[in-house]
Amino acid sequence: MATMLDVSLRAGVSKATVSRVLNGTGQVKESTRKRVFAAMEELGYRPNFLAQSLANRTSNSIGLVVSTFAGFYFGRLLQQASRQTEAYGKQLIVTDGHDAPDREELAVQMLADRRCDAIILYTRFMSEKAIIRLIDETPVPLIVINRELHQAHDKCVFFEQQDAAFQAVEYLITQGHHDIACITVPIHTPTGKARLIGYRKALEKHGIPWDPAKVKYGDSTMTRGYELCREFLQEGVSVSALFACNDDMALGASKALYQAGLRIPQDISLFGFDDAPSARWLEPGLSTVYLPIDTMITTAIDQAIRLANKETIAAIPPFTGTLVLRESVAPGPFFPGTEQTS
Amino acid sequence: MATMLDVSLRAGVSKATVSRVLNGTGQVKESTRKRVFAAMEELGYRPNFLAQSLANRTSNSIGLVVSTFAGFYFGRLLQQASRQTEAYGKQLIVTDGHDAPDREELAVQMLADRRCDAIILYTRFMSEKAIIRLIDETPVPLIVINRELHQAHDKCVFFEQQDAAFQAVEYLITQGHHDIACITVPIHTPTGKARLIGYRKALEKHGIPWDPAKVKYGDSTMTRGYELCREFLQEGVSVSALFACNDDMALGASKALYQAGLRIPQDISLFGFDDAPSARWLEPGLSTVYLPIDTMITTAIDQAIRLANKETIAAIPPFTGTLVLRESVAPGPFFPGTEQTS
DNA sequence: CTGTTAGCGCCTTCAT
DNA sequence: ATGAAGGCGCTAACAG
Repeated sequence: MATMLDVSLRAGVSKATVSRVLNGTGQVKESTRKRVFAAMEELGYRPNFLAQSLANRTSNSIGLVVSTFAGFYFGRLLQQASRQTEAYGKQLIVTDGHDAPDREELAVQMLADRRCDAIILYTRFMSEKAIIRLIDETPVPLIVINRELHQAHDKCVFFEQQDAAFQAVEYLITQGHHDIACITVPIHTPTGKARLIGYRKALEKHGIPWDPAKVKYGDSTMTRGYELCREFLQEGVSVSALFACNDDMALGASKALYQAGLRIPQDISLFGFDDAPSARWLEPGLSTVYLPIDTMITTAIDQAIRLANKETIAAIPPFTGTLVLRESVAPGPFFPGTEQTS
Repeated sequence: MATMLDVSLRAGVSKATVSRVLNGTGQVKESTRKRVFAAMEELGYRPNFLAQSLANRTSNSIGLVVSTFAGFYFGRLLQQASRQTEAYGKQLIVTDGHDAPDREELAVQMLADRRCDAIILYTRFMSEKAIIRLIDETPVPLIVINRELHQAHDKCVFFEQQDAAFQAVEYLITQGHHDIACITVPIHTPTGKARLIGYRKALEKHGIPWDPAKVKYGDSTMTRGYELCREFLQEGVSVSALFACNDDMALGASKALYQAGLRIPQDISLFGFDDAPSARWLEPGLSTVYLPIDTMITTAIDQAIRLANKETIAAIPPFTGTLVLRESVAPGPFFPGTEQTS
């Protein structure tokens, strides 16, 4: 590994000059600049990134920690994040938090240790308190995605989970469904809670009583969606629609439904969440809610870059979901026109 | 940011001593060790990772470059990679190559610049020549995954793509299918070529003539799977089974089939590749080939660590796929017992 | 056991 | 326009 000293010797100049041509700082005579470049070329010189960063106190890179790498959702997120940081000419460094709050915190620290210019944190498990503490203690600017931070509104970019779930369920209701089952995503996460509350509020608004027997607590996996749906079936819970709080569980549930001889949507309607890539290719196409993850991460990166540049940032208004209606929902028993005595 | 000097001053010792207690190297009296720890605590000291790495010429981390972040496949890969590096107490740094050969190369360089102890490269696009050159020129050890390297057999861990495809198609044939369509993954990649060759060889072995009209060149996406399947349908290509070279395209194709009024597997059999998480939850369950990506990446990391430790490594035998048989294949027209005049 | 002294490779005033 | 010198924060002999 040729060093800057080697280059300077070979070009017959000082290290300072080499540094100048390397960074385009200061004035350097064209002829010597050429000599330096030639020397670099000949030696196959590559600047030592670590040394540069140490001297500069910045590494021209932004860090991203996701709670896990699994799932299409994070793939989408990462891909877009990569594109956007690239657009800023910065490197993206990704780590995951092993789906555990303490590991998420460690991941942030590690990125901070590497002197990322800014860090974006996608956490599913850390408490707001812990997050705020982390923001305060971490020496590099932090942006939190997928989480509303009441004590740091400008540092977060998040999604109206509750409202989106509300919309989905209300849609089901207006389609004539009153008996709607719900399978949640992990209920100990803010996302899990918010979606369930959305479900509940929609029922409330339309005067449909809350029935605990109609909700089951899932973990986001297809397998669990399948299992919980079977439980509903075995328990004979009477519903005309099922709201699965993510598409993966909806898929699992659909298998259980099929095995029970129930057709979607003729016998039971199904609604998902996330708009997984597969949703539109399933048969029938799965109605779901689209979550603008691409724009969200893009925005998060924009904010992070601003912070890194010590510019001021303004709070970002929450992002909202949009219903994607396909064929997995049919009019229910209370649909106007088909109304029966209830 | 408190530095080591701050700590040493506060503890009334020299930097060297602080360094010793920090790294557990050399002998330090218990009492002073305690003073140092106390000082660190009080100052909230965190060692500067960049400085450490610069002095050590190693960063205790291993780099991973994937061609893209998109898709369940890479999620699986990344998750397992993260776990395994963690088991070694090393940090994992991930970057993507934006699905372009030159970007993949840049990604490797960037990781090398950061002095990763070793790098694992998952490339879909680089030529073998370019890879070999990269291995030679990169100052940090490189392991290539998903690619057979004839000129560096010990530096690669790969999968028998061709044989797996062969098995899948042969299975179809033994089930009585002779007219089998094929939709490839990107044909300019080694993977794309290998799977197609596997298809072709299986036909050959069973004396079934190769029919160019029965193969279409896809891009791995569900959308394209759908489109190409429609083309088959419109062209009236007569087949009793379809071999999609990945599950995503199989899903897209299944939609086209459904829309054409064709039932799987009664009217046409479908075979995928990759064993996507959704494969078993589709209706009918998709027969496909399982690719041991978890073990592969784990092995790759083991190898990388060995290289990082300057241990010797032996070539890893190729990994093989295993057929996962579900319900998307039914006996075809030439199935023994149901055989007709052909 | 602990301090002193050099680096690691690069950047950045400050002179010239 | 260029060089000399010091510093970024840490590690590693080498002396005591």
